[in-house]
Amino acid sequence: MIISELEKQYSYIFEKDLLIEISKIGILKEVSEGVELMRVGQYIKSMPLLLNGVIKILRNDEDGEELLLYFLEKGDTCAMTLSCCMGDTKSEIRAITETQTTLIMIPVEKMELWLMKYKSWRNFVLDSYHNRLMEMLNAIDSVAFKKMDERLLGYLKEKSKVTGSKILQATHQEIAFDLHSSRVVISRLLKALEKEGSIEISRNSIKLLKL
DNA sequence: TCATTAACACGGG
DNA sequence: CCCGTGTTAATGA
Repeated sequence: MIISELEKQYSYIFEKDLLIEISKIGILKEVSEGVELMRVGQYIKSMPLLLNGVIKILRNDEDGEELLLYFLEKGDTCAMTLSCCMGDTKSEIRAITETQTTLIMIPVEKMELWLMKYKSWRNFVLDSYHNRLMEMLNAIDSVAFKKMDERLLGYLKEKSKVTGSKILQATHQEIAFDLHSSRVVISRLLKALEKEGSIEISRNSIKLLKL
């Protein structure tokens, strides 16, 4: 049953032998919403392949202040795991499931072996690095050059995109944490967006109308 | 000028 | 009552 799920997402990326190896060695895991998969300072001993769901990747500063870096979707893997496993260093980021998530855990030893053995695996890992780097640049641009209202709009769009829903489950406080801002500002900006007709606010949820 | 912090009132579950 | 929300006043960058 692992293999059918696996083929849905990865059959176009990996060669057959690799798919079979993954299905034999990988451990299928169901994780519910809001679970912390990775903490700052933690050593990682296996890497996740996402089959379903969304994972939120956050950066923490010294005081425990947070900032959303990007979301991981199906077909993605965690780039931080890759460098952590190989360099045997600690995680620099925090990962929390945004929705219920299905993933396959692969032991580190295998992923190193496969780098030499399978071309498709090598490409996948390099692609993954590239994608995460691009998303990181977006996050930096956002913080450095954009005002909070633009960032909020981008956040809402991104969240809508990854969850595949126009209705977002979130409190103003949670949004404020993700964007590293305060609830007062988020409340005010959301109110303004509602007034201009872009969204509809209700308790614990936001509905995107036109964007 | 605009964000943050603290404080308070409102109201729905 | 508790919690999310809307607002305001004070302060600072």
